[in-house]
Amino acid sequence: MTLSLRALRYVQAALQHGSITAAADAMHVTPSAIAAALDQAEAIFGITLVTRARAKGVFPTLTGRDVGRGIDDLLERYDTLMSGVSDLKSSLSGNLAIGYNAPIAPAFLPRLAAEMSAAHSDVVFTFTEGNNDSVQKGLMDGQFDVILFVEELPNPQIETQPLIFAPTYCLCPADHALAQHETVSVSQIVQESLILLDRPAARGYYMDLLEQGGSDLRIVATANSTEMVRSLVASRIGISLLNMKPRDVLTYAGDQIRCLPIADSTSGVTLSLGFAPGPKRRLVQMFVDNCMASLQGPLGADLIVSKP
Amino acid sequence: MTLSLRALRYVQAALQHGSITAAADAMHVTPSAIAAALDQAEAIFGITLVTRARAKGVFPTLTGRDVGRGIDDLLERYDTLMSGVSDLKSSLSGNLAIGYNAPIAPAFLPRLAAEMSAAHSDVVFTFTEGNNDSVQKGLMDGQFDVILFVEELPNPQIETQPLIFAPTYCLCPADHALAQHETVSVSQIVQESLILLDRPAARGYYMDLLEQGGSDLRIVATANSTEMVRSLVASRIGISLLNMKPRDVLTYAGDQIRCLPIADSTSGVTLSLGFAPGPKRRLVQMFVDNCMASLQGPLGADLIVSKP
DNA sequence: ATAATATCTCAGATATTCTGAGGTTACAGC
DNA sequence: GCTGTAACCTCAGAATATCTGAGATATTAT
Repeated sequence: MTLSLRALRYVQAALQHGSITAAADAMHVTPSAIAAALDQAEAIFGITLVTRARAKGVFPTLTGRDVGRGIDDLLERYDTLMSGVSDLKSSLSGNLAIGYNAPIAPAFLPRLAAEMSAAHSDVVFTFTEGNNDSVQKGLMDGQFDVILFVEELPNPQIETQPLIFAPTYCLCPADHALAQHETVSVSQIVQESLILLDRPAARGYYMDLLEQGGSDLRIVATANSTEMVRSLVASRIGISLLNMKPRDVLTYAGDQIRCLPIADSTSGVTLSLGFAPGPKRRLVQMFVDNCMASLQGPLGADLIVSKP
Repeated sequence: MTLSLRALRYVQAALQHGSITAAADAMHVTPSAIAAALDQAEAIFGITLVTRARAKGVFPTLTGRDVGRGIDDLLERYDTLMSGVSDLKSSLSGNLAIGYNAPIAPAFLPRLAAEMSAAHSDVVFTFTEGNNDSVQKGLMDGQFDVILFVEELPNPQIETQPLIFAPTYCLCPADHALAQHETVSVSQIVQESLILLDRPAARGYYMDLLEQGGSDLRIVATANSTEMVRSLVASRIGISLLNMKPRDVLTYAGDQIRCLPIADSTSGVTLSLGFAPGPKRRLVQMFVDNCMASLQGPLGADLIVSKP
C-alpha cells in the first residue's frame, strides 16, 4: 500500500491547519476527503499523527509533527522537480548536444556557438562528428539534441528543418584552364582527371552526376576527407566535385583553388537540421533559429557555390 | 495538472528499461499503462522524454535522462520517507516527551530514564511538570508522548494504563504519639491538628476522607507542595494525609517523619500512564513497559504505604 | 515473405477518490 | 442545565482516474 501525493498534501494541510475543515477549505475539497487521507496515512504508517477533538479540531502529535516535516520536504522537492523540468524546457542554459555529418560544419558551427555562448554564458556545447547515418541513429538514441546532416532518405521519425541547398560545384586549381571560366559544364568535367570524395552516399551521388556526361571517366584518386580532396586538387592531380566549401578556399598547404558552378546540372544536396519530433527545449529552438538566420544570410552564401 | 507518483514510477521504469514492455513487466501492469504515463508526463512537462521506435523500444532523450535523474531522486526520497516513518515507529531512539502530574515522579522517573538512556543512548527525554489537568490537555495537544497522572475522571479520549494504587496514608513526626502504632484510624487522625495538601482535586479528596471521621476538623495549615507538607509535619505543626512518598522520608530539613497506613479506609488514588489511543511508537511502548515493570516491583512498594 | 517484437489506439472494466447527507461529540454562552 | 455552534465521523453513491485487452501498425530479423 502506498500513500498518494494527493493524500500527502491533504495530510500536510491538516497538520498545518490543525483542523480538517480548514484544510478542506484550503484544498477545495470536502472534509471527508481530508479525513480519509489522514486515516489512510495513519493506517499506512501505523502511527497516530493527530489527536482528534470533536469540537476543536485536530492536534498533531509529536510524531505527527516530525512526519509533517518530512512531508513538507518531499512535497517541496516534488514541486521543484515539476517546475524545474518546465524551467529546463524554457531556460536558455544547460547542455546542447550536437551531432553533425556535414564536413562543412567546422566552418560555421563554431561561430554560431560563440555567439550563443556570449549571449547565454551557461550553455555548454557537446559536438560529435559522425556520418550521415550515425548521427541520425545518435539522434534517435538520445545522444544528440539536434543533428546537422544531409536530408536524403531521412528517417521518417526525424523532424527536419532545411537550412541551405548546396549545388554541386567543380573544384580546380587556380591556374587550371577551366578556372578562366565563370562556370563549367558536366561535359568539360568528365574529360579531366577526377578525384572522388569517397564517403557513404556521396560517392554514388557524384558518380550519378558524372555519368550524365559520359561513361569514360578517368578517376585518378579517391579520398574520404574533403580536406584531402582539396589538397589533391591544389596539387594539380585532378579536379573534383563538392557541395560545400569552407569560407576561405586555401588548403592546409596554402595552395590556391577555384570553385566553379556547374552550368548544366541542378544536382545538389540539402543541408538540414534534424531533431526528435515533438516540443523542443527553448535552447534547442534557439539553436535552430540561429542556424536558419545564419545560413540564410551572407554567411550561408559563403558556404555554397551558386550560379552567377 | 499534476503527475501522480505512480505515473512517475512508470516513467522511471520506462526510462531505465528503455522499453515500455519491459517496464510493464517490471511494474506488473500492461504496456498501455506505461505508455499512458509516459504520454502524460510528456504532456505535462511539455517536453519529449523518449524517442519511440516501434520494434526496438524507447530511447530516453538527453532531457529525458536529466528528468529521469530528478525522478529517481524524488522517488528515493519518497521511499525513504515512508520507511523512515515506519522506522520512527519501531526505533528505540528519538525524543520522548513526558508530562507528569504526580508529585512523586521525581522519586522514580529519573531512575527509569537513566536505565533507558543506558540501554538506548540516543533517546532524548523531555520532562514537563504540570497539574493533572494540564498534562491531560498537553497530551491531547500533542505536547507529550505520554503522561503520568492520577486517573480520576480521565478524558475518555485518553488511553490509560494503571501503574500502582496508592492508599492514602497518614504522615506524622517520628516522635509523635501516633507513630508508635503500626496503623492509625480515621477517628484518631481527625482529633489531631491537620495540614492539608491544597492542590486541585486533592483538597476535596482528602476532605472527603476526613469528614468520614467527624466534621470538627482542626486544619492548621495548607500548602500546595508535598515537600512543604512534609516539612510542616516534621516541624510538628500537625499531621497530614498523602498518597505517595519519596523513597527516603527525610525532609529537606533532615527531620524524621513516619508514614502510617490508615486501617479503616480504602481511600487512595491510582497513578496511571496516559497516552493517545491507537498504535504507539516502540519507544513509547518500551517506556510504558518499563514503568509497569518498575512500579510493580520493589521500587513501587517503596513509593506507597500499604497496610501490613 | 514471414515471424517476432514492440508500440499505438481505444472502448470498456476496475479501482480510487470525492461528495453529500445525516449523525455524534464537545464546547460556550445564556 | 439547556441550547446553539463547530467541529469530526460514517457511509452510500457519484465522479474521476487508471488499467486491461484486443486489434492495428511499424520495424527488425530470419
